[in-house]
Amino acid sequence: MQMIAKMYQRLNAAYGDQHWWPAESPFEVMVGAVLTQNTAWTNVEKCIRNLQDCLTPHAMAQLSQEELAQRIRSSGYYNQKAARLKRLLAWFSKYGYDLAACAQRPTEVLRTELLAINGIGKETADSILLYALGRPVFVIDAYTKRVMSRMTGVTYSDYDALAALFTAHLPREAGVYNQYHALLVQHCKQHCTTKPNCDCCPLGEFCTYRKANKYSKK
DNA sequence: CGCCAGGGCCATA
DNA sequence: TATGGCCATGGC
Repeated sequence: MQMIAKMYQRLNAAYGDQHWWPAESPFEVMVGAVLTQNTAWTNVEKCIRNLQDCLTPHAMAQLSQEELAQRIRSSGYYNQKAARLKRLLAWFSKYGYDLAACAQRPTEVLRTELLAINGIGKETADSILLYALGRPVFVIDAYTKRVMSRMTGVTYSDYDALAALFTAHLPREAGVYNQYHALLVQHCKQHCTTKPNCDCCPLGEFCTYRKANKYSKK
């Protein structure tokens, strides 16, 4: 599976630096990670604008759950997500809303704590670990599964197994994981979703996708 | 009008 | 372990 490293080179050459996550602070990353669950990022952007005056944990904690829900309405599932954000805040409060205090804990401990929060699953937890805390954790999302399924014809249902496939063939660096995941999203938007079966794919012969290759959501 | 987007939880078998 | 229902808005 040197394919993993070669794909990275190809995508990097084709798309360049992606400088993810699109947010102005680690806390904004955490909020965005919840808001973007099964939701188009364009819908999340409106919510972030509505939250401009409460994009710090202290300020957001002042909002009632109902007020919060109304402000994040355009991200969909707003009642669920407001409750999830409140739970995430409750967890963060144990560290005094202090990222530096949080950063003293080992990655595995933080991941376990995040996954224990109702409404924070693997992708959301890992997005926070990688993009807010800079930990070397590879994020798997729908795009990642879609690209890989189209590359190999295999359906990936095991999150951790697919993540391990990437980490086993890459230097254990947050910067690489960050860029790679962003590249997969960018590539999927430009090719796998809008131009399936095109003949201009930057992945070239590595992409064996054919229309006969059905791939599933999971 | 229908489909789906940078998920996750819960009930059921 | 693996499906199915549910949550909900906005863009196309």
